[in-house]
Amino acid sequence: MPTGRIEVHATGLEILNSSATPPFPLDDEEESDDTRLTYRYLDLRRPHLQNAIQTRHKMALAARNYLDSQGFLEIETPILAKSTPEGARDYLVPSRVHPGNFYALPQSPQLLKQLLMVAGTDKYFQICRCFRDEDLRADRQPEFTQIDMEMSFADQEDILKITEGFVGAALNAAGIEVEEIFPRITYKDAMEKYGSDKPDLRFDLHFVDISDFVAETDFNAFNVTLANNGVIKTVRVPGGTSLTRKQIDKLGDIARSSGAKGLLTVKYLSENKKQSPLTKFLSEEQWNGIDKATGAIEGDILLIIADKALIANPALGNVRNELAQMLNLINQNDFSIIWVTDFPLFAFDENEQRWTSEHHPFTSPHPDDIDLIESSPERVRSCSYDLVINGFEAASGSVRIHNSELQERIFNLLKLSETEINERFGFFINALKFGAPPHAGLAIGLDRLAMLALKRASLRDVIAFPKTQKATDLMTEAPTGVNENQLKELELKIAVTEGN
RNA sequence: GCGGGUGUAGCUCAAUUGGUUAGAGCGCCGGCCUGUCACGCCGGAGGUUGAGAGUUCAAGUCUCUUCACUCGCGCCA
Repeated sequence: MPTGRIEVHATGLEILNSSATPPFPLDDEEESDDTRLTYRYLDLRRPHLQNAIQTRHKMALAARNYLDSQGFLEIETPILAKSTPEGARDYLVPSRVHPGNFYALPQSPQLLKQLLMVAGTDKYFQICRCFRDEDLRADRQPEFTQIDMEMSFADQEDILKITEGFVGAALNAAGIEVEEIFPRITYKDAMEKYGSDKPDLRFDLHFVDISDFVAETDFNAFNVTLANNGVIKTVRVPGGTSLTRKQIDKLGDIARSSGAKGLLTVKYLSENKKQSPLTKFLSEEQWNGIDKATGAIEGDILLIIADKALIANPALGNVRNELAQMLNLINQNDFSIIWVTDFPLFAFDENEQRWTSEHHPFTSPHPDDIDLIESSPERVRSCSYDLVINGFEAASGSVRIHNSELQERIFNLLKLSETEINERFGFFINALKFGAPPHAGLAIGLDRLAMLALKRASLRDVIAFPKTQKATDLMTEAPTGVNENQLKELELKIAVTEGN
């Protein structure tokens, strides 16, 4: 007992089992990750992980109970599913009965839950495992758990409301209080003000467009940028003159590695003294405009990027995030939860030279933008929404297309051939023809939600048996080779040499 | 696929400019002590310095290759 105030007088002692010497002490947390993962069952005994696993359970239970109370039905969908090679790489499972054919593990139950809507299920949810064979990050595991939900005859508002309900319930279960209604920001505003579609609003540092104030200067970079329809964006860093040369250089490196040509600085040394490469190019009037628009005062620094908006905003966004680290702007007790809405429907893939879906190809275009699909795809907004927590994308959803003609228009723009469409999604298009109701939904990453609620730095802390960055399991040593007989039954041959 | 960090005893770490037999704490083993509660005392075992190659009279230390863990970029509809 931690207090040491209770003394136990034993009357007998029976040893049920004895333990080998543990490879590491269990009363601290100092070991390297590989040791801990190899003996995960010992690591899991420690309070740090015990708490996380318990909290995760409570969060999932609260969400499940909430959705149940709202009339949602939990329905399981197959794990052995069909490969639809758009999007993330699939994990494949060979079929013994149909040699040479493969199941795919689901990246999400997207199509099946939509088919449940066609099937007359009004309200569906599932706490389900999803699989994506992509490279890992601290916040990305190859298999992860979603709280997946879908509602028929629902619009965006219905989904946001239900989500605020069950996410709120889950967070409350983890001891986190959030507003009943989460603040919203459009994708456009998020990009223009914070340079990210998942801005961390635990700190401010928003951008100001100063293009108008520097339209007429002799500064070549500005003129070239503006002539090419670019923008001059700045972020004011209060007290930023305390940044060291080294720190400012690092911010410049981040801007450049994000595609910007450089990062201009203006130091507000005193009331009438600025230090900047720009001082000799700008008039007093122009400076006054900038001072007023940014609100910069003595001790501040302005960081400026001139480029196309598509480059300037995200680059400055990366600078913004680094600034938060450098200046320690984030209060770890804060919890920022926001909706980001109105994502663009399409993004242009420069490599493949074609339009791709920003969210997924079943996302409904904004009703006002449907006429723009073929003429100006870049201007089409979607009925989609992300839930962003502390700068992480926690959930993502959309209103779906429930009309097979509209769905085919989208596929056409994505340059999917008739044959491809039929092979991959034929069953789905067909289903939409049988009176599919309007429907909408969302999926939230339970692992990430738990990680954020528990303020852990890695998903590994909220998953009982996580994988390493190379997607291996150090405890079981998966993945491993299989024996000849297994391959033979599947009529598979290994083409690569051992060790790869 | 690419860039950064780490890798020395079971665990956490140290080892000056390349220089004697690679050390310490904890743990482990043996003994002593027996009102302990991070017990204490005495003694002991334990290392291919992740692996391989190279430079050198001499490599934990320098160079190259490679592996593992990790953070990020690409990737993640």
